[in-house]
Amino acid sequence: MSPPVIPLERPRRERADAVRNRLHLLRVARRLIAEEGADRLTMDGLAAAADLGKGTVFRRFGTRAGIFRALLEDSEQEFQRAVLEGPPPLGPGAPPVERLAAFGRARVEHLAANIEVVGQSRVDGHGEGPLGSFSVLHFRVLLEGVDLPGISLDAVAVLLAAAVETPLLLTLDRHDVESLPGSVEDLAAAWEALVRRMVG
Amino acid sequence: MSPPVIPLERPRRERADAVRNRLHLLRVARRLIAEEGADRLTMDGLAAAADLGKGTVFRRFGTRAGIFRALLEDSEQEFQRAVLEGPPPLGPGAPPVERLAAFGRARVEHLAANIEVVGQSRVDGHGEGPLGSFSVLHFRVLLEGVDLPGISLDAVAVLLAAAVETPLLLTLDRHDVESLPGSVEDLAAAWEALVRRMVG
DNA sequence: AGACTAAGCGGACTATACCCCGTTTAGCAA
DNA sequence: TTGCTAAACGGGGTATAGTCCGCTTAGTCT
Repeated sequence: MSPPVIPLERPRRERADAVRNRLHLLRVARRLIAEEGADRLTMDGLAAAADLGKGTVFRRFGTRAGIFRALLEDSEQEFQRAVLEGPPPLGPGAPPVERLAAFGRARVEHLAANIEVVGQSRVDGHGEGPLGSFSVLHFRVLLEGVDLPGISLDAVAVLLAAAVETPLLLTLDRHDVESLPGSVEDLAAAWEALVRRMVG
Repeated sequence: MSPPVIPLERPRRERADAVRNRLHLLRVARRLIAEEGADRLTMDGLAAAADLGKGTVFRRFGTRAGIFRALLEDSEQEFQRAVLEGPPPLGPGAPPVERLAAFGRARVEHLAANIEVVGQSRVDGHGEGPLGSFSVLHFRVLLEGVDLPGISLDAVAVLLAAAVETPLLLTLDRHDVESLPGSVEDLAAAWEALVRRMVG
């Protein structure tokens, strides 16, 4: 039998040493952040602390913000799973309005829990890359089930995503980290109220 | 008569050469941005093109983003004047809901008109410094005249400001500058509809 | 006008993100 | 085991934001 014409494109899984280094770097990064604060993390410093070359660090994460995105990945996936297949009202099953309301609170709390890393993860590009686009997508889908005649659902989805993803960072500039808890609760409540008025 | 106890603190106006240089730098910056794009503007490049030392550039603007903020200042003041003392519904005189609606459209259009510079003006700190805090303040004031029982007006103001200030930058990551006009109109319409449903 | 001083200025210096490319090595096949 | 190749690695190199500090000068006071 002849070999397959298309060689099956085996993605040739991540090399063992690469995996090891990636995990090691993330572990060291977490430690450095805990010790010094996220804004103090430098690429040179991370490489040195991990006993690896700077080139390796960049190969792994591409950019400084990439490190923070990688650090968020775990909790982000957990969050997305809760939204996509967790129990209602955050997960599927509840009516759209309820899911919108629940999503806002959950998202704000989730962002607040990682606020330092979240901030650094969006420093290079102005926007936020992958982060937040999940919110847009999710809103877009939920809005299908809501009656908003004559309005672009895409536009509404972006608007809502911006309202959920950025206020925490805006308030951080103004106040400090200590005052976050109050802000989180207020924001969550405001979001919920507005969504209900808006859609209800 | 004895001299005043407090020497009247004359702010000792900006020196003539400083004024000259500031205007010159802004003029050169505008030219460079037009020629090369805002993201290509470097401090060294600006200093060289203006035939001034780098130190001078930094003394004038403090940070790279400061240059872009200075470039926005004119149009920003004009915008704020239109809101604070222009004709209704953007200016005072109209009912709060109308002013909210008008503000959103005006703000989005204003941001779109300067989108490249706006983007660069918020690159250093994560938030946006002074930009946008005007929106928060304005919303805060307008909301006094709206019935939203049991919700923190501060939180709502921040939420709305985020919804107005950031979507354009989010969509910029996703699409390109060409598609802005459509986004602007959609966003403005979405904003208006949502505000009316929210408050009405 | 002449002197005094605060403000402005310039450019060398530092810190740090990100690039390049020659060298090493993991993973596979004969 | 041995050889082969693509991937990973290292660390010196570059670009650019931002700092420092000694020199110069505008504006003011007498």
